[in-house]
Amino acid sequence: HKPWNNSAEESVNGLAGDPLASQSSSLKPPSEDPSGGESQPGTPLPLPGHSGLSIQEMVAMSPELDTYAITKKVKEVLTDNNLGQRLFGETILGLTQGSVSDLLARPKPWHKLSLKGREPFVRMQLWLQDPHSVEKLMDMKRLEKKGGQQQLKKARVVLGPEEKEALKKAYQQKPYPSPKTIEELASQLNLKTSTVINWFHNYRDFSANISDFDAGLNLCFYSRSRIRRELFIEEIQAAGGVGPGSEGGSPSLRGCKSGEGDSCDGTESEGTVETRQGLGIGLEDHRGTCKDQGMEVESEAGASNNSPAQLDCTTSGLAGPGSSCGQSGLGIFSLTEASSTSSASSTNIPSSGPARNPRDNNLRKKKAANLNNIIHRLEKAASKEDPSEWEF
DNA sequence: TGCAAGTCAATACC
DNA sequence: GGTATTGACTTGCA
Repeated sequence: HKPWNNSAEESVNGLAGDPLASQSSSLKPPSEDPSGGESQPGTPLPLPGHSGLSIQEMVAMSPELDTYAITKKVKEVLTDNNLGQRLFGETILGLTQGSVSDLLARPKPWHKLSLKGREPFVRMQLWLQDPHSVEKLMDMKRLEKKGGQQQLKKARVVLGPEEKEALKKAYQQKPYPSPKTIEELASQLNLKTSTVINWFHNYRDFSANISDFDAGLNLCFYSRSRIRRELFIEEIQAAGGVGPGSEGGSPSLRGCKSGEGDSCDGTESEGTVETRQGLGIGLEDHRGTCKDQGMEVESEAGASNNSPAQLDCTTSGLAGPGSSCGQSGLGIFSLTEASSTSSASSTNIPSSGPARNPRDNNLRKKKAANLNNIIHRLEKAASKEDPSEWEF
């Protein structure tokens, strides 16, 4: 029942040669929603007023979109109109609340998205272009009835800090553990092997060979794509662009601030490494520890705000009106309002989000120290092959 | 078959 | 009650 499965039946019109360019006529009224008025993830409303092209075709033909500008605008509209992510996700995108939250908070750059991954952004863009988008969602909200019975819930495994640390340590040593290693880990941590496997899948972003990278990076962790996305956003923020910082703090900081040591991704993809270099965040100067990508990068990134032009816009996907780099797609998906605020920097945070007050700074320092401590122990442990010798 | 990307959905958090 | 996080799962591809 994936949204993408039936979305091919949705049609669009007047897009030949200029995909997504036409202003949509309107979404169908809620009463015409095939789902019967109660949208579910997987049954997004039909695309507004286009016929002849499936959503996949539209996505394939779409020029590059400024995913960050789109999500920023969507967040604004939802907030301004008191519309929730769940309603928006289920009605417009065919996604669940959590997915919407993730997309809105950590949009990946267009060029890093697969066709499937681009689809929600195309839907968002079309929704933004619909002059009646808000009122229709409001109607949906009014019509929405409380759902039926709660399904039997499956217990969720919640890994403890020690387990996470041990897994990260194991990952650092062996991103692709053998079944035997997985079993050993599962046994030692008292977890199911499937949990360990899933954790590695989730944490792993790519099978990087650390020797392929700057030697200075090889003490840092690999990460899954969602962590890498956070770094991308932080880079935007650091570059002085319209970053998530403008709405209350970097998600990646959230990851590292949590003291869990997430987001410690030293083996970034080529693009991000370029970006970091472009930002003047000296990799060699911060080699070997995750602190440079957690707490401390923030201040350094902030210090780099003065040179946003150095940012590789093609890599970051930040290019747009007002940026120093051109972007092909924005002529069609113009969101100049959002992009024009690119002067926002990490120091320009609205009061709605976690402010960078002295108290926060102290907290950060405290957590940075804690993180360094963890790193120290991990580095120490890294020299020991036998997991039983790991010290946590 | 293994991996990466994308998403779901339980639950923590505010 | 809405949003963020994250373990689990699905899908598509090489």
